[in-house]
Amino acid sequence: MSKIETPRPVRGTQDIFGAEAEAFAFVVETFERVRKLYRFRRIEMPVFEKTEVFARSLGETTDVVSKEMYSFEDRGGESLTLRPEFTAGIARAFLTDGWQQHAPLKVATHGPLFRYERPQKGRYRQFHQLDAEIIGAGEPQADVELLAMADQLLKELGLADGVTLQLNTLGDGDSREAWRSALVEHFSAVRGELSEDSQERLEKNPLRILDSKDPRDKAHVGTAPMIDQFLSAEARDFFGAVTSGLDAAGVAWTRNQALVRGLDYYRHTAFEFVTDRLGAQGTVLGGGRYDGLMESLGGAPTPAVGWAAGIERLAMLVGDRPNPVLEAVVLVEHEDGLAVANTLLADLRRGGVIADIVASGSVKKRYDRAVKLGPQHILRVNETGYYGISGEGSTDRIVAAINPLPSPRA
RNA sequence: GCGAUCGUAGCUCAGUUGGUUAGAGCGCCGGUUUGUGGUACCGGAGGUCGCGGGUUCAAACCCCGUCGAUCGCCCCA
Repeated sequence: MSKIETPRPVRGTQDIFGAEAEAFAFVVETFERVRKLYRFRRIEMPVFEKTEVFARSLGETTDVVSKEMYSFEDRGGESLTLRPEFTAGIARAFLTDGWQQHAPLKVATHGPLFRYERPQKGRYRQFHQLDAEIIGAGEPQADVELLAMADQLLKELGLADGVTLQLNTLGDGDSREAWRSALVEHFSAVRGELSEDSQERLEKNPLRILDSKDPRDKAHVGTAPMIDQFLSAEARDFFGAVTSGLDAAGVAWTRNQALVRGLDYYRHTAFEFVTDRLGAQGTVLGGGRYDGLMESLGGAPTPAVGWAAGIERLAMLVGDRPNPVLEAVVLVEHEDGLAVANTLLADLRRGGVIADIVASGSVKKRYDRAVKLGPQHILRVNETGYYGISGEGSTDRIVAAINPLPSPRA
């Protein structure tokens, strides 16, 4: 008999447990609470889509599409892809499910996403995001509301300081194009002095040279043309309305003219909430306006804004969270008390008391183990039945649960 | 895809210039002190030293390869 080898977990996946899992849950619960305050409607989305949904909307040349997608053929020979982001799928649903009738539509969701990347701190192949989108709203007010929600979420997670909102505008389609060609002209002139990566970016995504970390590039970034010189009057007004709206709402922000977004569909407002506490992965929440996306999926022009936030990254900033309190432990000293203990335990839980049971090992070990669970109270049961409770603080809830009083209206 | 560092018990880690049978703490299981809030003491289980090759009388330790993890580049939340 050869030994059976235990399968290893897949690279870049995580098994989350204990205090970390509690932090993860805290992030999601806080998001759910805040999103309701802003009346974002909960949606559930498929984890996979037809490959074209992502290929067409994100841009064929982006890294995500060209080398990071988990794509496969199903048994019918159709090319499907595990979602690498939320926005494209939501845009597809907006078009195929008739959600236009609800426009302007505020939606929120969260769940796993998949990208074939080299794992490192705060980056995984299966990772999780919170997501919020406003579809069918072209006014700057939508941007303001969306950002205000992000800001409140981070504050309620206790991350008010240490995370800052960086804001930029990419202008409308024409502004962005004019800026882009000016950048290409500027960097082409000094091509030989740029890093190898940036020489390549010059072809694929010149905007990205702006936030290169290479000192050779930084020298020329300082003198590069900035978007403001190319903004149309409309684009300038739009951005002005967003910033003054944020100021009025008490959302702090800083302008970062080098901030660009990787995916093709972004226009106008672009933003990131960043921190310096997560090593290389400083962006904790990012997004922007994507007025061109619907058309790339064959729909009518539809303005929209959205953001996504990495749950793992937020959870790391939040830090480990303790297990929820344990209110009561039922300790059974003798096997003959087991039936009574089970009745007691059921009553406690039905009465809304967080309870657990310890019923094996020597009596000494049982007490040791019960104490180690850190309960507020211990209910003692021996062979003759329940005979006592110990612990500090009020026992009202426990007593009410195990001695249910008849309802006055019954 | 590229680079750096690291792989010893379930976990965190020792292990000397290569030298007997690879250790500790925690955890787990059992026991002792006449059975009631974390004590103390005793005992036990648990290791292909990531895997494969090489050097050597001798390898956890040196060399090569490989797999994995971590961190960084790229990219991104």
